[in-house]
Amino acid sequence: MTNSVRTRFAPSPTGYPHVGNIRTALFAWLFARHYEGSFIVRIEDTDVTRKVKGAVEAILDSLRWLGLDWDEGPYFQSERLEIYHKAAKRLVSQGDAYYCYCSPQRLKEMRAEQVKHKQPPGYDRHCRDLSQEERAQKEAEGVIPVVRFKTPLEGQTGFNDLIWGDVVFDNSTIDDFILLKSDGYPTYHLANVVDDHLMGITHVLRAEEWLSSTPRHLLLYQALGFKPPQFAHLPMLLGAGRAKLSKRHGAVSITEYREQGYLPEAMVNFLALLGWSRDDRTEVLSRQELIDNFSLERVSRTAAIFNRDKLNWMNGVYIRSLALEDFTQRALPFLNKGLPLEVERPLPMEYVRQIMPLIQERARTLAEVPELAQFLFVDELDYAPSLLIAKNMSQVSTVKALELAKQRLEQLEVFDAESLEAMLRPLAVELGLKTGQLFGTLRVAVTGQIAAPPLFQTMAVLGKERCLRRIEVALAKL
RNA sequence: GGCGCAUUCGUCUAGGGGUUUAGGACACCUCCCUCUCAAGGAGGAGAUCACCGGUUCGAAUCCGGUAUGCGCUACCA
Repeated sequence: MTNSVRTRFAPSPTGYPHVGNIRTALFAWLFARHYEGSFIVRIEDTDVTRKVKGAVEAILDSLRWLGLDWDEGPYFQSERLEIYHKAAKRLVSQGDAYYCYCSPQRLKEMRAEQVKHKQPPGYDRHCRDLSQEERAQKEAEGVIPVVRFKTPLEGQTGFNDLIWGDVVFDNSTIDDFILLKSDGYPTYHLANVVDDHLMGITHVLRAEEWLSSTPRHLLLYQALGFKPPQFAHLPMLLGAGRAKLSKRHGAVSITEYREQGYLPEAMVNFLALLGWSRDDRTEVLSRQELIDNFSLERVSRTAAIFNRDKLNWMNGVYIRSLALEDFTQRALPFLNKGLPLEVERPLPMEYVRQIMPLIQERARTLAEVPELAQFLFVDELDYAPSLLIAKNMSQVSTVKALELAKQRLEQLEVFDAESLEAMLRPLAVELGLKTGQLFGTLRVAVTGQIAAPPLFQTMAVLGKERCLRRIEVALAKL
């Protein structure tokens, strides 16, 4: 089917996958899936100097983690050099490109001069009209040339961006950009255009920063005789203060979010809402709902700031919506990693399953699970004795309450939440205490914390023995 | 410097000439629920829609200018 939509994600492996890039991938993927088209991954590894080891795997891993499955690829541009060479050569022989022998040194000086005279920096087209002889001489000198595009000096190049509408540029503002570098690698412009054509890409969804380069690409498509795809430039992603998203705004690499315990579902949902909206009220959308509803018409044109708070909230929503067993399985690696070393491994799964319902409602990220659950695993609780004494209580009344509670607890046969509640509520009355006072004291004794999951359930999962022992320890502290 | 683009509550956004006293969400505050926390429920505060001018009976919505921000202006992508 020749009309079917084909989009691509074409990252450059110069670092770990940035959330901004991944958001771009997400949109391209959603667009392809919405139209039941194909999503292609292409690695644009044409900058040898900036290539980072392991980046490709990290990028692919991230896509897999988020469930952004691809239908073709990954293709590697570094393996397609001949194709670009052929294209460049063809452009030269057609008269649409030329060899440039200018040294980096000369270019640098030229630019400095231009800036000094407040002129727009750009190549001065020194080699554009070199004669046969001049070229032969440079070749003889052993100068390895680059190939530059012979940009039309006049006229305009415009296009209709699916998101930004009509955009027009004067060709005179575009210089003779490089197509093929002297190391034999193509620049983005050449490789991208050639590959998008060869791979049958129908819609190019890419970051906004490419908007100004699009006329060059269009000019290239024209010179090459290729039909250009449709373009859709996505708004950028920024950090707090509208600054470029960077480390100081928290994680920028998607892999870090994974390590910090964010769910891929939440991440996808959250990222989708950065620059796109379904309507004026829907915040939580499943993967399928995202696919069903996605459209470029609803993509915004303004840069979005990555809002951690909202991500945290959304992640909590997704965590709470998980089936218990699912949550347990996902939390387990975090528990194993985050619980103190003294806690014996492997963790007792029967016990883990019992405590998970208490934790699931309270965790916003999986990384919070160990700290929320720690008191349920460790043998010794570390807390200030003063915490045991509740509001309007004294040491004496606290000791009395704890002792009586201990006594009654020892007699309790069935140690479940209902029985505990049935026993402890009247006990508060008996002691002349408010439930908050008694329960608060017990909570600290049993959990070492003033904030914890509901007391009766907590005590039930801890079990009679452990509770009694902890109360004894508390009494000893007083 | 040149070219391009953008500008609605702190943030993400809805809005596409009158139905808007500009709606929702996060965060924040209050109250309710309640053994604490979390979750949930009900409220509150928060945007003269960057500014100026124009078009129009009527503009956040259309047009122009200004300001600010961002992007591109590399043998980086």
